Amino acid sequence: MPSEPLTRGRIVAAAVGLIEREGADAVSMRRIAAELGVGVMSLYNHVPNKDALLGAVAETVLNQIEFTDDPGAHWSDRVRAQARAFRQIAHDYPRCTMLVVGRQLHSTAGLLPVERALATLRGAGFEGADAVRMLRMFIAYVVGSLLREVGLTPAFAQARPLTAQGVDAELFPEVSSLAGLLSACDHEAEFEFGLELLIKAMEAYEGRREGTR
Amino acid sequence: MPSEPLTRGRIVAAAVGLIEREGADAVSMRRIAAELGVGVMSLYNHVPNKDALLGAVAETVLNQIEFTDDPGAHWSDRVRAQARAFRQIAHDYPRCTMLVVGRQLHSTAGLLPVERALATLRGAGFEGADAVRMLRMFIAYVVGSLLREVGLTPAFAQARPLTAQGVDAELFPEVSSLAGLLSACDHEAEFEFGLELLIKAMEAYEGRREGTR
DNA sequence: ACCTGAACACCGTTCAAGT
DNA sequence: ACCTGAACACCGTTCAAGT
Repeated sequence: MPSEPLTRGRIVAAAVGLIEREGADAVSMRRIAAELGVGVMSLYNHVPNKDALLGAVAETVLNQIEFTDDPGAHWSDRVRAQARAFRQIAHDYPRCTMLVVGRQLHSTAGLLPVERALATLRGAGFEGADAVRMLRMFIAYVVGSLLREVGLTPAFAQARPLTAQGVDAELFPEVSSLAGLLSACDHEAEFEFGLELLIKAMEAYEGRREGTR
Repeated sequence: MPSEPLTRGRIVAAAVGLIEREGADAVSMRRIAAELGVGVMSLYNHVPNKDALLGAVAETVLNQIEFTDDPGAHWSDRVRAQARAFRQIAHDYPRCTMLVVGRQLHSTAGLLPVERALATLRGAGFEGADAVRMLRMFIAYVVGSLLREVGLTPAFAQARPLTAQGVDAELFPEVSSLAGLLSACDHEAEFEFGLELLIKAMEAYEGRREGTR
């Protein structure tokens, strides 16, 4: 039985599935091949190497975002919608998130979100260098938020040794007095808090040209 | 010649050096051992496994930050100083940055920066949940900024195919009209821009209790 | 054009043996 | 306590051979 033909798409899908099931470290060409019931080397007919495969995984995940942009909405709502759409990655593909965020995408997959974001920023009165700066600031915030949510991000505010009695109250009075708040994290609420703060900061930005339509 | 004795510190230092010279992918227990002139298995007398070694690398890099906090300074200057100190990682250990940012640190290495940040935020009038939220927002921004600077971060604003003629002006009018600005990036200026915006946003935050001293 | 097994140069880690 | 080589179960990728 020939089953389905081996394609790049099937290979990438198998990789995404494997990553979500067992984590990025579990991915190997051999395991993916085994999962698809083919020899390892068959993969190389559709993908040049492992690195390119991981790139394709990142691109595929990024393409899965539903960017339903309403150009007629207020710019702040468009910003919200786009930021939330991006955050959806952390929900739908938590273990692929690091891949998406941690590698240069050389395709048009990353260009469409940028295009929409820039259009939105223009609608908010940001032109040229200001638009690019605002975009970059937003991306930094969103990327950093996703990393925290996905649990790869640092030190700070991890659950385990922060149960008040775990930290030395003499050395770290602030941390230990806020231990409860630091060890719990409502990712959506935190994300929304920063998002609103950034939007307010954009509204207050002096360089902005008002009322562009 | 017995040379120096093998220690955890020497192993970690060799790992940091190797990462900065050849990238994180080049790190292997065998290569580090070879670099130190010992057998592979000797490493395991000082480090339980590779993952723990990478954790130690992250911790070491994080400890290298010079946090010279002046509790007498205005809170906004303390915030600036701490954010810039963190960004210094990207300068001094660019290829270790992903490691620092992308893994949970279970030690006190990450606790000291948090302690200082919370003390600063208290000085700015943020207590309890507000302080934690502000801290998390700042960390997200800083982490995201470092990733961009270190070149691991996504899609957006990479140099290569963004030279105006590279992108389809019909499909991506905004991107192609801003191609020049998007392909250049003064990391320090971008970082400072967002930093000032966030500080202004903090000043404007309504939940803040004024004049705490 | 697509698939494949054998082979090569690597991995991390266990174990038993040394000092 | 510290070091070590041999061994095991893995890697990614090249190559020559098949269809």
